[in-house]
Amino acid sequence: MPELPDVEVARRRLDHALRGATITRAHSADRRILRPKPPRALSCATEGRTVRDVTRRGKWLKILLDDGGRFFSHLGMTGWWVERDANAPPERSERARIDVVREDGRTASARYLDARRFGRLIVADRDIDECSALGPDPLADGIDATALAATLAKSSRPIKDVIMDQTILAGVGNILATEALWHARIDPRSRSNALTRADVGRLVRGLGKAIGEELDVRMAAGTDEWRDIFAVYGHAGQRCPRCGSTIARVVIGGRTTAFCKTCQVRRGTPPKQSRSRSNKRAIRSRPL
DNA sequence: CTCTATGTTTAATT
DNA sequence: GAATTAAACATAGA
Repeated sequence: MPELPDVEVARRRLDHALRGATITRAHSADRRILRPKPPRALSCATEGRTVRDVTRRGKWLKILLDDGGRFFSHLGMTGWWVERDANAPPERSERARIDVVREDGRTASARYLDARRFGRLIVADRDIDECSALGPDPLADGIDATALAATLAKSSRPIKDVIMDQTILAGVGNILATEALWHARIDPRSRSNALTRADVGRLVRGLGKAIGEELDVRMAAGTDEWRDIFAVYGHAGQRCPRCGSTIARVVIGGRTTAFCKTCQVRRGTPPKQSRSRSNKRAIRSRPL
């Protein structure tokens, strides 16, 4: 459940479980998720160290250790952290665990769950490029509307595509982008460089609203259960909660996108449809 | 069986 | 060469 608000919830949970505590055991044998590959990479770099703090940038989590070492966690599509008793049995899809002992002697255990295994756990002795190359984080850094307007003016790609670019805004995923654009009354197919300065202002507020609402719900819920609190995401075919029109569905940048054609205005000229739908290409041959 | 999925990277096509 | 698209990754649920 990984977009900025979800990752922030995971950060708070990990910070609560690990900060100030000493790692007694860390383990992951998943060679797809763990980097570097050796199964002992995680334990060697972390056992015996104390956790300084847990920070977040976009969708990346960083656990900083007292010796300067660190490990990064990206939740991918289905990654999640839970806190359990040290002696609790493994959860379903548990891919890693970090056991700690606090100064008062109490123990705790953070478990990493990830059904699809698109997530990553990266052990390093310095910051990694994946995390350093990120753009400003809307929650941690805030969004400078003027700076964002200047950035958006440089691209003619669909606006939804651009705000999901992690080097432009860190942490905005398919849900946030979809919801924010609905709040801002902007058609997600609009060309980035065709937005007006007022559009950008509404977009910034829309992002803040989408992030804030999602974070509030997650924090208040006190549960990890999935809850549909969205205005349009996943609601294609249903009615727009603002104007009552039917929510449309398109694909932008390979991602399903829901929006209201009536109250979300389209900026810029639609791309000239390339005429070649004819070649259906039915390659079914199995390479033997 | 078919289709879809909160993300990112890489190969293929235009 | 830049821009756009599809595929790939691995798994669960409708």
